[in-house]
Amino acid sequence: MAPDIATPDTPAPGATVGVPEKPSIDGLEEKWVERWSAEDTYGFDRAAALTGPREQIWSIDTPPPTASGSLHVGHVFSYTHTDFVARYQRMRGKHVFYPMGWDDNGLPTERRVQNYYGVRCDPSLPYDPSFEPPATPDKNQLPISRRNFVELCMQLTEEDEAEFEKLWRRVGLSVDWSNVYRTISESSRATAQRMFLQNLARGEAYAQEAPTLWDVTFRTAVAQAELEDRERPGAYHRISFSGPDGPVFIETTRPELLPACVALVAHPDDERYRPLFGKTVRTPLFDVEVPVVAHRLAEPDKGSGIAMICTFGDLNDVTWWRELQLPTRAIVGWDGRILADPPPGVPAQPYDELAGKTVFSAQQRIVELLKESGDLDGEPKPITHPVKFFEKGERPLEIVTTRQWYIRNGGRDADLRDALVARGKEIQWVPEHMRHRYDNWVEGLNGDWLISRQRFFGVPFPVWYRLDDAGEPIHDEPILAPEASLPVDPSSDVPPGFDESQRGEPGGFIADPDVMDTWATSSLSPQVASGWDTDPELFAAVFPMDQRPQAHDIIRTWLFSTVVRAHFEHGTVPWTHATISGFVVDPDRKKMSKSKGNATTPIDVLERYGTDAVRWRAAGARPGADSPFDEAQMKVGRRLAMKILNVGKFVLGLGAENVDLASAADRITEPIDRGLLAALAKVVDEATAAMEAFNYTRALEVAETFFWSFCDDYVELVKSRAYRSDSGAESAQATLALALSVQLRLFAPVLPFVTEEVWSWWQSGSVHRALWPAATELPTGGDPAVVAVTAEALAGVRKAKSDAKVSMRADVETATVIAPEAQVAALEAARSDLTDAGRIADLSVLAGEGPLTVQVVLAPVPDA
RNA sequence: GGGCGCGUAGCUCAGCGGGAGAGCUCUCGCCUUACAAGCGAGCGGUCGCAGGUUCGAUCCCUGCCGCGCCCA
Repeated sequence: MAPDIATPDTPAPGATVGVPEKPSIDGLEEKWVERWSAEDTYGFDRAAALTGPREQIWSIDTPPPTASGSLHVGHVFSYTHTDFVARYQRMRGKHVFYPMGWDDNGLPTERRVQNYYGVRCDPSLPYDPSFEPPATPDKNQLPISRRNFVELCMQLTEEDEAEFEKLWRRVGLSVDWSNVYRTISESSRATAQRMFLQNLARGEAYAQEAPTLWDVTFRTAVAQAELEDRERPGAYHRISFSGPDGPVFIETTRPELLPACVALVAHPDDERYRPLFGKTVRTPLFDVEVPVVAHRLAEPDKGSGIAMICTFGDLNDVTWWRELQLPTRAIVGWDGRILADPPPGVPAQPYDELAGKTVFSAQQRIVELLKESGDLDGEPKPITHPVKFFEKGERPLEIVTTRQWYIRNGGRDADLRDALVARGKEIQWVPEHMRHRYDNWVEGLNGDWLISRQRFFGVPFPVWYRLDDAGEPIHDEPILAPEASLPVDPSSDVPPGFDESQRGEPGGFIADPDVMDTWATSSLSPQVASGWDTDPELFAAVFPMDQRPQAHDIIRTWLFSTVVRAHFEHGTVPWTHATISGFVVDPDRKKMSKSKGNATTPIDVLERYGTDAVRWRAAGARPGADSPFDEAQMKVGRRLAMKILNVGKFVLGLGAENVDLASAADRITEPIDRGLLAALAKVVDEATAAMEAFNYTRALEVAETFFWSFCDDYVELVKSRAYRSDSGAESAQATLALALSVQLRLFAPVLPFVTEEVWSWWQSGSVHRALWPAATELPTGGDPAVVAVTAEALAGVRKAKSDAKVSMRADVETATVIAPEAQVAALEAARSDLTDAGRIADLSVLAGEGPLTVQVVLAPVPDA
């Protein structure tokens, strides 16, 4: 019978491969990774899933890692967290749709290709079909065409992906490796372009010439989501403008923008400047006349309370420019240098002293000029202030006016914003409080989502522009790629009705030069993974997906953008649950990252402690909580894994191996045995409830607590009975078999390797395809107190031996247990197990006041 | 400055209205025929501080202090 996820293998005794003499953790990963692959243990049964009810599917929108990046222990933890859920859901009998993707768009890959091959992209070069990268990269990067560059990106990422896949398999992720996507594949690019065209057709995407935050190093536009504020040193320069009734002093950190000044602004309630509103002043050095205006965003207690508005020094300038309808006087170019020509109305002198300079040197020169002219009042006052940076950049952002594509995200539209906030409420957040990150972000947006990037390796906009007779692009009438032709690369493909010779010629056409932001493509991971564009049947079955696992730092980017896209295209949320994992932090509580140099390489740790041990440690990090990396903890996980192997071997050797699990319950007669299973039933219920709430930490904890007392107390108590061959032995053996079966399954999601190993010794099929345990598998009516109280009495005997510093094997002449009346019967019920385990010759059990106590008289030690 | 989370044993963390807990570390023992990569026993905390609610507060409320993350 082919394994069917809906009816997992039932335990079948006799299918044993035998219990090894000396079980070992070493080599388990290799063995089981290979076996799971060969047997397709984690395959998604598409046919069965499509015919079954939606509730029988669990679909996961796995984060696609950047394969050209590097993985550290933090990644291993968070992907493992997802795997816990996937394995649990699979054992619940669901068809688990668990693909893996690789997100190789954008900057990280471009940089890696540049360094790895020693090349750089020059889009003006023609494609060279015979190009081979240099054998050893030269310091001087070899310029190559965009298409050659992209080919190298594809080639290198493929190698990187293979490495990543190997690691993920080693980590034990139960991914369906036949279902892998790349965000740069033909079909992903087609999906992204088709979706973009849909957004465009519905008016959800648009192009606009607008002030844009711009990174001069990378020469690309930057979206709000990619910004970060950094505290930077600066200085207030107090500069005098000439007003109608004498000088007006402003304080600015960017005096070099003086030629870009279009107005002065103060708060409408500011008495000091009220008389100036509506009048004009003249700029120093350039003598340009600018109005004095009032606006609520001007801060009276900042500097002198009146500020100059420039094109554009910061985002406030943009707001003032827009709301007060001021002219533009742009002076900073895309390269971060002062433009060659002054803006209209600004005199060439002394502007040409600044032309071509970086903003830094321009500032130095302006300050000199202001000093010479006497318009600088005093020395600049050093301050530190927040400056906007691209999160990956090293130079402050400039604001330049460029033509860019945008997708609406509610930043300029209250109705859309409300709709997206409402979508957030449809998502179940784990942990719950992470939803605030989403709400805060959406409610704080102040513009639409800028998706154009001036990069090479990414999904191009499927758009061309006609050129007029003067060779200028006609932006108002973009030529869209026909749907059937997707994906297209407009820089090498030709729009319908044109031929290649017309590219760049007057009356011909030109390609949109940009590619999509990485989030604009990765925001479609649910659609790509679920086959929106390629497999509508599958898509209908698995979308909206059940789970989006991700880290909390990209709620504003990846999570939000995915919600936006699904909202527009499908009118739904993309998934019903967002499981947010925390970070692994170093001992100083700093987030682990390669750039900080505090990252731990996963493979070393996996080899040192074994995968199960590392997974065990990952399970100790609760959903959403940051967790310090601590190798000492790994040892504990390794010990647990070892213990499972050993106790498995022992229990099976006691006779549990030959127990028929289906009828085992009937043979369990001893009260302590029934009590054990009653306690286990409670553990199963608790662990199940915890897993349902995505609390794998709690589920593991209850299973583990039970397991250690099972090993240390219960097994010790019953082992001598189990060695016999009577009905008492049968009862113990049946109990051991049931308890082992249930516990292996409880541990299976966290410790897939050792549980599978032990399972294979006596069961057929994979434990990972077995059903998650249910309390109903276990006999009812047992009293857990029998085990607990008997174990307590045994502990008392052990303490006496420990205090006397004798071996646990030492004989006890008499032991007197005084216990509350209610516990006496429980102790009597387990009397022979207790006397055997404690090696007690004469046991008295008496009812008494207070908690249980044990008085022990050790047997005299015979002389050796 | 705003939002969110967190301050409990040396470390990592549970508990969240009536007994202060686990694992690791540490100490002392034990070669016990599953496991010495083991087992047993033990030491260790005025639950951040100050108020309040309550018969009763680690737990609820308020305010501080400290740490972290996100956003301005």
